[in-house]
Amino acid sequence: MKSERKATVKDVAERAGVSTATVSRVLNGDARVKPDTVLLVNRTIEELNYRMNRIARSLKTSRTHTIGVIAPEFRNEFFMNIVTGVEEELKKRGYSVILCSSRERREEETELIGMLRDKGVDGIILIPGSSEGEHLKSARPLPLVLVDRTVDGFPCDAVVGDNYRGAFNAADMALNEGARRIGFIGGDMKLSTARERFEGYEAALKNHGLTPREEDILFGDYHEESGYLLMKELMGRSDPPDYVFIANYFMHLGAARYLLEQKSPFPGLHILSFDDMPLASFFPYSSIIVAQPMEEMGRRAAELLLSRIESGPGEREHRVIRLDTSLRKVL
Amino acid sequence: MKSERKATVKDVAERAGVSTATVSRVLNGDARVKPDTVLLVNRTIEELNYRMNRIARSLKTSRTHTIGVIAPEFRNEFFMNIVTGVEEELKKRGYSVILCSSRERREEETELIGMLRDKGVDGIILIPGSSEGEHLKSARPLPLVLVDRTVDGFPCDAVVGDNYRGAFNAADMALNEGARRIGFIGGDMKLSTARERFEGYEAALKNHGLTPREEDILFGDYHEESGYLLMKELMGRSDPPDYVFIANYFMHLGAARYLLEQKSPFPGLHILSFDDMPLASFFPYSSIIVAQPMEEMGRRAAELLLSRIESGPGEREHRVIRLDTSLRKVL
DNA sequence: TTCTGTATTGTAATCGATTACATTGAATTT
DNA sequence: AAATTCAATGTAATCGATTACAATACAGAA
Repeated sequence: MKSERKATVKDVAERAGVSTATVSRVLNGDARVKPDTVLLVNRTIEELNYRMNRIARSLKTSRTHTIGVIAPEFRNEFFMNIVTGVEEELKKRGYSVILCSSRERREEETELIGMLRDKGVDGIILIPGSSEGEHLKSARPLPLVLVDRTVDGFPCDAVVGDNYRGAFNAADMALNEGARRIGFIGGDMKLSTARERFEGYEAALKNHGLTPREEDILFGDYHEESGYLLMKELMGRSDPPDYVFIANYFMHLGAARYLLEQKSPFPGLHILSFDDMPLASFFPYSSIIVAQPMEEMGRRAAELLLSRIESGPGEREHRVIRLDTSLRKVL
Repeated sequence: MKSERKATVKDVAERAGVSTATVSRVLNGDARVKPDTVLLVNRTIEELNYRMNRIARSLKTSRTHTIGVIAPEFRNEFFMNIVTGVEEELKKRGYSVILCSSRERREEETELIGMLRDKGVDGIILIPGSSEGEHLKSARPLPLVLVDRTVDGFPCDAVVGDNYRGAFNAADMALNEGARRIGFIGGDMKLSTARERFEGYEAALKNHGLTPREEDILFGDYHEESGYLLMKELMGRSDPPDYVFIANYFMHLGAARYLLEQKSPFPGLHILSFDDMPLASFFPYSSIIVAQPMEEMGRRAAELLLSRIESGPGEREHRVIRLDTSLRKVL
């Protein structure tokens, strides 16, 4: 086996005795090629072990079949569940993923968008790290789809969970099963999801004729530590609520850590929380969990993006897909 | 602002009154260009808002500054910690990452390697999903670095944790603090890490004059469910060990789930386990945790790969970097 | 028989950079 | 002053595909 350089269309063309145009046509399944020729060319391709240089193709077609995906963090199961869905769907459709982490910083997002465009991605899927979107304009006119969160002042295709209804339903179920007071440990209210969840919770209470008590409501930032601290504050009081709604999974972990740390458990304490991850049902407290279809969010985002890419800039309306959540009762 | 098509070197050259060669030289920091000209060209680049077409460049240089990374699973914190390190280091050096999931399947790995090569990646970092490596030959002559696990019969650059010493040290510490019997819940012994951890455990016992008891040793497959089942089997017996060594984080989670499920706790039970993740220290049992430097493993893998890429096929020896682990005592 | 249409294939330009080699003019050497 | 060197730049080929347009052959139409 000689170590010849990689075969090109030209080599294939020569050996098969046809032109490069014909080889290219076969490669691209052009119907106008005589079936015999197709066979011949394909055989030659096999013989030479030819593999097309996709970079050359990209140069000519300005399509790379590569999508940029920006997530705030890779060490975050929630985001990675979404990314899993994205990759799965894209792979199925012949695309691959350049994955980048924004570290939740706006400047990084901007920079990454520039880098991705330079690399010629066909579109971008972004899980926003913050609530502002001004800087996302730099993606235009590349197709862009947001996932999980929307951003203010930047209308854009997006796939999100129905945070409002999810929160509403969870709180409603709790009240129906006899909750008397539901505390709330929320995320950063600058984020769309944090606001919507709070609003759902609030609405459910009102719906049951209750007014949320000011002092039962605490806001933090969606991170583990924040959940720990706020849970400590809430449960450290003399008269804590019987139910606590924790606005996301990581805060839930933090809160659970606080609870597990305590010498004596809190009897009759119930937890509500978002996102059904492996550990959400681990802790020895009865809980109601709002499950978002994370992978589906990813898949739908990929679908939406590809439909934009493959049908050109047809429809100009932005589409926001809001996926249903479901409840899971634990214990 | 007219919507002109994107500027090219040619446009810049014309406007600046120089040749494309000169523009290219400025772009690439070629020292032979007169400083005045550099200024002129750079100014023109700004004016035209020029951004180089990296695909064209790749075609000419056959370098994409893109690395393929293959992990068995995205929903796995351990792997994603490694990937975080990889991305961080690569980004710092001007590379980006095409991330793919092999779903732990060999055929997928093969297919992905082919796809990545077609896309022109400059090298591949792979977290092997299985212990066989025959199929990895298809990556040659692309630079390839394995992380976390090595594979049998395929010598290759790799970065791994020191599983043997990690396991040894943990068991040793346990024995020094008075462990009488240490059970072992291991992973699939076809994996290098599973074997090494078991050997370390075994050696520590022998070193203390103990012989591991056949019946205290169970093997599973590194997944949560497996940890649950084996823990159940082990602790369900009439005379369970006082310490249990659980071979990885996910089995640890499963085992912990079993323990938390029990009405009455097992007093005096101690856990040994691998990988220091957020939840490893959550559970109400005293534990010794072997912490692998996950992100550093990723960073080192990236470094090693880039050194191969950037220095050409100089050194022919494969290098296996074995990183130290550390112990963390909980409770 | 000549013309037109269709099916198939070929020729050559093109995508946007890089770079080997050629060229120019000025500085230095002799 | 002629020869040599060097710095700075330009010309044009090249990377490996795609594709507009041209060309060819052969069918059936007139």
